[in-house]
Amino acid sequence: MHRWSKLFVPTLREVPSDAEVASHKFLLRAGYVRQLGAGIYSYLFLGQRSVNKIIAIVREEMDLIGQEFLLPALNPAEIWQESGRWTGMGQNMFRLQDRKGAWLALGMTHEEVMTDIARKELRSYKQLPQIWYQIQTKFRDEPRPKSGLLRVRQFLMKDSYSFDIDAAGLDRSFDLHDQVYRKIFTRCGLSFVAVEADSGAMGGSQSQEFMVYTEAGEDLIASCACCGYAANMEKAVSRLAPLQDLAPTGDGQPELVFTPGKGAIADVAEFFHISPAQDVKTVAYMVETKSAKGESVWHPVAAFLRGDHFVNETKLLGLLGGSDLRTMQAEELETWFRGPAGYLGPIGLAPAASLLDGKLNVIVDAALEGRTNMVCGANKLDYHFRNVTPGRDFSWTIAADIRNVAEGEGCPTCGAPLKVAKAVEVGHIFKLGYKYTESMGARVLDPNGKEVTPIMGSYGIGIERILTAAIEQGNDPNGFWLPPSIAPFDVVVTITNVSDAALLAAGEKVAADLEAAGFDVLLDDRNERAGVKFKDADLIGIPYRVNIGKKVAEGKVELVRRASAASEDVEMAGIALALSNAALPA
RNA sequence: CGGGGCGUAGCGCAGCCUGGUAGCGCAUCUGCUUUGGGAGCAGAGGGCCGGGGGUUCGAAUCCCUCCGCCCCGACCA
Repeated sequence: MHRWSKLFVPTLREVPSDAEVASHKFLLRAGYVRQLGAGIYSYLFLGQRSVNKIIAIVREEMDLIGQEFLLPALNPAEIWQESGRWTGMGQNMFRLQDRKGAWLALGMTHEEVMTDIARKELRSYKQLPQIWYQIQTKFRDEPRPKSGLLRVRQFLMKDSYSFDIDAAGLDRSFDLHDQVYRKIFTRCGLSFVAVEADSGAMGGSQSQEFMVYTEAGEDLIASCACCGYAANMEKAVSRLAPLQDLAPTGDGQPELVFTPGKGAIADVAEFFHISPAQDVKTVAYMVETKSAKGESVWHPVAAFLRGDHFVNETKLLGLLGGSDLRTMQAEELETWFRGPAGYLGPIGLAPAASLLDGKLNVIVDAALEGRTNMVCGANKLDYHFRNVTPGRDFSWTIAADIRNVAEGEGCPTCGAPLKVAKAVEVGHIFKLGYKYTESMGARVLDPNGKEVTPIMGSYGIGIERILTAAIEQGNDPNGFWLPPSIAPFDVVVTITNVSDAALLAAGEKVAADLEAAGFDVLLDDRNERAGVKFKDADLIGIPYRVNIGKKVAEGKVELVRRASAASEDVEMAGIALALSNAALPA
């Protein structure tokens, strides 16, 4: 039992001015955390208790499928150079030099360290599969730490890594993690959704994120309430409603039309009395790729899509294998289009025969295929073409899905309207493949005595994000409530007036009974007015409260649920049973 | 890295434009009263006004510069 009068729980009445999102405000106000620098936080008593409960759940579940390691945060540059990520990770990795001038990095993830162990120790297929995990601090020099505790520079992560003899084994390891993650997030009381995701800079194939819906999230998720389809916007696809193409005019061939000052999609649509969907949008990029030596090369890219659609730059980069992109400058537009922004179009371009062969990469969004009689820019100031039919009037290097899915479009599996909402990522599992084992030279002998490269998977959980996501899911203007499984205490016993000896004694008794029944109990024995204690109790996230008040004279106390504010009077002697009945099984 | 904002007591802020030696609310400490939704009265403590430089008789205030933090964007296993 912890007595509040002896604890350091610095609650704040006023909202710190730096805090924007709910979880940030309340973590500060409830005395869970304090900020040390941008994206750097200290966890105080309550915060640390909650984090410890989360870790305990994660550890308990992970131990069913893997083995916990403790790995160094300080990594010699060499292993990162071997994997190619010393340069590949760019500025996001904290780097430092030791007294001899040797370069080191603070680990932002541990593929390299795990693979180093694997290559030195694993010799035979008989040793596989292996699942190794760690729960440790990771460092990332984020371009912009933000949203309070949601994007920080130092954070706790559970990371696991699987080594298998073949792809079928990797499938099993991946599925094991999928199942365990669902149990972990469920036990932590989160309402989450598993989505298809882009595998990003980590490399690899199948990738799945575990997302919690919240307005504070940085990711957009497209989901279908009907069949359960859900995907990150970077990966989401949709079915489009059939469109009526325009009827051709004149001889049906592209016709140059004077469109003075109509450089924007909306203006063009209005000018021709068409919907933006009948227009071809042109977006011109310079896309960077990196050579093996880390040198960057920039490639011109012309992307065409429906006027009412938007480019998804992640999809575009993935298609080209690019590392970065920016839109073209005016001089570059002149070079590749011979036309100005606002009037760019696909007709007359010389598309590269294959991607990145030095010529203009012309990429057409899949939604343009099969369309006829569209409108597009003429690569000439104040002129557009009409009667433009993709394939007949212009060609391309490649057609692919490069657009953003929009709310209301059809689910790709069942056709029902998709919903698009913000979410925060709490976990990510994906199949790495051979990227690290190959580059770092991990080899084992297979049953035939042949040397083979093990295949890897990588699986992360953001420990503190579970806490922040839970707060985002359960808060009101007075504070928040955590699921009992991850709350710092199950229940706070509030003695409304400690100068009343009878109430004080009753509070001690109730707290002792609850503790004996296995609950984590916080006894609010502070010499404060009842109102102050109620406000604090509502603020700090504890799911249940027992009020020790006037009804003690009748042998009764009051049990209050934080989330609903519902309260009931219960016999003092039966409080432990009453709370057991109220609390959901952990 | 681009754009914007902020930095004055533990927290929230005013003062700055128009220079004259720092103030309000909450919190803290002491005493008395109070005790079911952030109490009342009386008293007290607490500030290199983010750092450095400059202008001036005089700088929180004007100028230069550096640092830090927040927001938008870029970015982001």
